[in-house]
Amino acid sequence: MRSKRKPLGRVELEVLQFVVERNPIRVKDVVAHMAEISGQARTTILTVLERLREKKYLKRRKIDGVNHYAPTINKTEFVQELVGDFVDDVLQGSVSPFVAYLDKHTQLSSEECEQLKKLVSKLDSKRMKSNND
Amino acid sequence: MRSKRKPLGRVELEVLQFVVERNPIRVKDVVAHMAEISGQARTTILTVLERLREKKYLKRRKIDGVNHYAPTINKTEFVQELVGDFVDDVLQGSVSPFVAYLDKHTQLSSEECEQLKKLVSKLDSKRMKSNND
DNA sequence: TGGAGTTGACTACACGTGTAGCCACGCATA
DNA sequence: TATGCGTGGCTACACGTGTAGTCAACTCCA
Repeated sequence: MRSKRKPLGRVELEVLQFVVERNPIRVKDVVAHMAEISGQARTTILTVLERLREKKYLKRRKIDGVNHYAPTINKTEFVQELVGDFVDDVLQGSVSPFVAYLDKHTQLSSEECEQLKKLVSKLDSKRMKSNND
Repeated sequence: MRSKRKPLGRVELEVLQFVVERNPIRVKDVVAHMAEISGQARTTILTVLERLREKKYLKRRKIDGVNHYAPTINKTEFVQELVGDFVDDVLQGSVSPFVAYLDKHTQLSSEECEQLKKLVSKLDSKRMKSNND
């Protein structure tokens, strides 16, 4: 079973996503980015990064005297964790609301369409198999 | 554009989901349910319900001297709002993590499979059309 | 070597949410 | 009418997260 980490706040999530994106990254660059998009002070970001480290989402390493932060899990795992938590906590395990959402709202990219089609055919073949039980 | 409501806390979400499920419902029944599953005091639930009302997720009507709460939007809309917010805020509009999740984790119910297949074929026909542009 | 800039630890405070107590009001009934 | 119970409003406090200031250590160059 996936062991749940502590939940993330709004800004924490944003910072974490940026770090995951640019893994590993210097504090300086995180600060610059967050200052630009939401105007937070340097010290704010420092605090958030440290909190993320306490929560085991990030680790830290000093390179040439400067701290670099890196996620403890890779981007894919991270996003999957987010989605998993959402499905469990909010949708209570049911994914059909999501499929309905896809149906209504999205303009799916062609990659996403392909991804979906593959999934469906995969499911189909799996279904075939289990029909033989 | 969907106008965003204030975000919901953990317990708020749980209470709201229960109310949406049993729309409309007496305070008493919400209290009984929440006491059973997580042991909160009656006054706690009263407070949460009122906060949900302030946030415009719930409305209230007095019937025979007792307050009944009801969601301001129906269940489907509500769930769609939750999914939409998640996709926007957390996945930044990209749904492919979700598809990947479906791929990895799921035991999809047969209805969910059907739903997906329909979606894919719908997308296919749409694609056909746009290829003619 | 001494100031200016960079970096990071520590500290503090505001606000939202989770939690619940206390009290008042109305109704039923003794 | 007095009392007790169900109901709901008001208030308060704890804790997490968002926010940032202050100060110390370190570096670099004049």
